[in-house]
Amino acid sequence: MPSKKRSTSTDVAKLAGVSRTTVSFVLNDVLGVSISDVTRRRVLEAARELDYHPNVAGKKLVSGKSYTIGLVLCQSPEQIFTDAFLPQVMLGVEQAAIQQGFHVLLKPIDPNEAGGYASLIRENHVDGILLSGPRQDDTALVRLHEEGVPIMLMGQLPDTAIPFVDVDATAGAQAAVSHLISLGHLRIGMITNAPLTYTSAQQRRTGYRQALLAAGLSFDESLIQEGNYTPSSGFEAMSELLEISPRVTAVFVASDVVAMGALLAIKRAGLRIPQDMAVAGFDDIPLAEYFDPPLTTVHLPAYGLGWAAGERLIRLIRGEGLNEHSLLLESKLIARQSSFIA
Amino acid sequence: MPSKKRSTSTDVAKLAGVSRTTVSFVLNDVLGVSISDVTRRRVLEAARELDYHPNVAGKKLVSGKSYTIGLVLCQSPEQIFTDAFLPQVMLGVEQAAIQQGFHVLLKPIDPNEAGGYASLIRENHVDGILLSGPRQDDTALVRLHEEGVPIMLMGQLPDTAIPFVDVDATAGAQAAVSHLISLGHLRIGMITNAPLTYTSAQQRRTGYRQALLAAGLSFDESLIQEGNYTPSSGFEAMSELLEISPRVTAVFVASDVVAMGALLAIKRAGLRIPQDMAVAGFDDIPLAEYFDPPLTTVHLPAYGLGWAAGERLIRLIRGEGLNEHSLLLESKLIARQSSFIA
DNA sequence: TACTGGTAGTAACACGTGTTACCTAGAAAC
DNA sequence: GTTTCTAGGTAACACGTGTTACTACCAGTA
Repeated sequence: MPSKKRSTSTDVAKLAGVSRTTVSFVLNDVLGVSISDVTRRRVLEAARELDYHPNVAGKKLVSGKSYTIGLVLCQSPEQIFTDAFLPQVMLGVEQAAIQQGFHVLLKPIDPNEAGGYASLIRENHVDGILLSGPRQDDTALVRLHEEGVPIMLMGQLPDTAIPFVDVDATAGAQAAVSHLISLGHLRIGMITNAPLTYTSAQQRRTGYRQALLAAGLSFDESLIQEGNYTPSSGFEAMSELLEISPRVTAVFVASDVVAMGALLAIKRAGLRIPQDMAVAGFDDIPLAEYFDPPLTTVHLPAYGLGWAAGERLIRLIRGEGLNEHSLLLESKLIARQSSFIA
Repeated sequence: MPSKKRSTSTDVAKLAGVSRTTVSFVLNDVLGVSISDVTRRRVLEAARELDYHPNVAGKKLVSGKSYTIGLVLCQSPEQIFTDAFLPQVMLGVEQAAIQQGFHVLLKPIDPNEAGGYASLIRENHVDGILLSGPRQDDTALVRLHEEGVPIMLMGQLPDTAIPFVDVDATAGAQAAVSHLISLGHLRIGMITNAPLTYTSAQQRRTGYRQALLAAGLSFDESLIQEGNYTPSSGFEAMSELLEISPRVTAVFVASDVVAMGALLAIKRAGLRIPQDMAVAGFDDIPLAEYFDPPLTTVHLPAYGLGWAAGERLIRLIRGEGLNEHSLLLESKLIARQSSFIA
């Protein structure tokens, strides 16, 4: 069964008895060109009959546009594996793209070989790049931006002019820690979501610090342990934290997944949550509500983040310009039983 | 700063002082054509100097190949949100594609408007389609396959000849339930991962049934409750199950995420796990090890699934043919404390 | 000398589309 | 009668690439 050759606009023109130009005019609804109603109908009918779909390669070639955005994930495979957050973000990006008639090309890259995505642009595969998890040392990125390539970041990159969309993680972290303080805790530890080379980790740490200082509490570097996306890192970090005396009475874990490991460490130590140790997480993954006990955490608009980033990147590609250079989405504290008993 | 016009093979030819044909020959390492070493070097040097990257649109147009595969996700947004499994699968697909020089176009579609992906093929956007979560009523899919379009399924579709890669979920479920039986349980309930219209749900139910029958136990339809991907559905299903008397002493939940909700319902009912109620899950999401108690579950090779599916689709696209029509990957039971105390 | 054969390279076509500049016939204006 | 306009449509070019058919040259035969 030889698959039928795909039909081209020439076929349509032939069947409709007009020129290919006319076919193009009709099918693209070109303005400022007059086509009689009867011709227009003949063309549409012919296109329908032949099941004509314009070949994108041809369109791309002549227009120089690919109507595709590259979604570049800089996270390590380890992080991608455990990121319950990612599907939502991607879906947001995707739906923003679809709405504008764009496609999404997925490109996870090894964070170490940064810049591996440049060929996407140079080969004209995509019209713009949406970068998730930008790295500080990614010089290729800045160069690309200076060349005028449309780029949108999900997450911030200090000291650059590249526009971004991000969640206001600092405010979110501050809210979580303030919540713990308001419950009477004076000695509060922290476990980061990732090594501090990641800006997302730094932001959350800053929020933690601001909350402490705002309440007149001291900021003690030694109460911070480092996590790296995984529950097991949370388990170990929490175990370390429990060694410190006087013991903290509450802990802010800057990732729900990491917090899952921390919870286990606390229980293993024979402590009750929240009576002996209050816990607040970050991300509000779908499972957080079902942790034992249900996890107090900061809800991030994951879908909205993806959607906003996608929509703004496409506006950039269209050359429409942004009314605000960058965007910070609000996060929201969700208080559950891991921090206090109702 | 006007971004420099991208250079073309004509530019390279001009700079190297040769014809464009020669440039093409050199850069593509065409066999059976002789180019002197000095010319070859001149071309490569010129390409490097101009930072030349061949425009894919041109390549696509002339070759008819796009070197891109479409990763179509038929899951509902609800499912995608809670699917901790998806990132691993995607990463597997992606890395298989990269290794073969292919790209991945992401296309989540509303399961209700099936066939929305056909335009990807018709417009020559992709060379083949990798479909995750095929629906039974998707007639467009079969038609596409009959037209000779390379298609690979992740998950099975009975009564079709479309090749697939899947996890042997039936065997996995059977192993989990047999495990519970071996621990002395005689009355074992089940909560499905999804409505039974999904083949993945049916497979797991079949495994449950086979394990019971193999052990000489009766298969009681009324001990099966339906879940739908979410923890909350698991909570409700488990609550229903606890109403039935005599009460089951063990439950097989065909999804770890759903099991999370079930665990909560069991605890709320004042029952101990595993002493009063043994639980086995399915999927082995990264968090399963950190459930309270750690969840006995069936490990699925998520990354391997994506990798195998991607690799085989590309082989199909290349016209290389498959030595086996379809592939079933092995799953593996991981026994943890939710089913028994060491 | 004339023929073969290999090496090094090129002109020209094809892929499918968008778009610009042009053409024609008829009607309207002068 | 001549010019001007408009509606309706087309020929021809451009986009950047891969590839086939061909040429030009030179060395080695017979």
